[in-house]
Amino acid sequence: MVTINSAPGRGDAFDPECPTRVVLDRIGDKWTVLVIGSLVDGPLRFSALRARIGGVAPKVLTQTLRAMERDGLLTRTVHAQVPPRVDYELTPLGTSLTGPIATLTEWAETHLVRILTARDDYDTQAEAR
Amino acid sequence: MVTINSAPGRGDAFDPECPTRVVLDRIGDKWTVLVIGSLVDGPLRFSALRARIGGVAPKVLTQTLRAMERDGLLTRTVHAQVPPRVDYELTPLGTSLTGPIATLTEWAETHLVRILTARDDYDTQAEAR
DNA sequence: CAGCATCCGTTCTGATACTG
DNA sequence: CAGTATCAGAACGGATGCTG
Repeated sequence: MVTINSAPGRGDAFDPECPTRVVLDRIGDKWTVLVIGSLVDGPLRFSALRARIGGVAPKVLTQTLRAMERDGLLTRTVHAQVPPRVDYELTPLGTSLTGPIATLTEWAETHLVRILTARDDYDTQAEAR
Repeated sequence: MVTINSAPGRGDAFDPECPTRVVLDRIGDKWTVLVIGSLVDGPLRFSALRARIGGVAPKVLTQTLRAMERDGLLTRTVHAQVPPRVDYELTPLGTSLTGPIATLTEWAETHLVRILTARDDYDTQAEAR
């Protein structure tokens, strides 16, 4: 049994098992969303992922992939070959995350201009002082 | 004019103006979602917010609030009184963010158990080695 | 009351170089 | 090919003390 949301309606950012925190910690990460986006069309191997995303240090990519694997978002398949070949593929769970992400992206695209404008106003305001 | 999503379907995590990144950077922050959650029922003053959230250093809370104000998510109203009194209130923009957050929270609550189970499996697996 | 200044330990990040 | 090892720099988080 797992206790969910001990403080209903509020959430507890300290609780490492707070559902929202768990998810936010993962997709708040720069690389995770890019990995998901890169894998929606099908499995990819390490170097392909690396090339597709661009600018990722191998270490960081590995970290990201391991974290996602641990959370059951993707599978890591090692083929016993020389040279080695490792495929990464989204699990159904990982794929299902694309939904909420899309919602967020939509909101983001719709409201970005407002945010950017607000920033601009704020900054010129501050500048004036 | 603002260019949106220069690399359609993929997103560019490096572009500081990528809509998804802007939003993710904000709500990926531990405190932002708590602030939003605390303000949905109406405006609150600094100390009330602080008490409601619990465990926030004033500096960090200020940072969060400033960032949110800058993005137009909330307003900061200073009342000319002694002692000073400052009210924080969600803007319509800020309120509209509760939608996507709710979507995410729902997903999170639905799938948390799976994630936690996956972690457990992964960890015991690693432990066995 | 609201918050700024300061400081410090920790974490994160990425670059670079090397290996099974 | 698919990582691991190492390391320096930056960013962050938080505690403390002080002020308009």
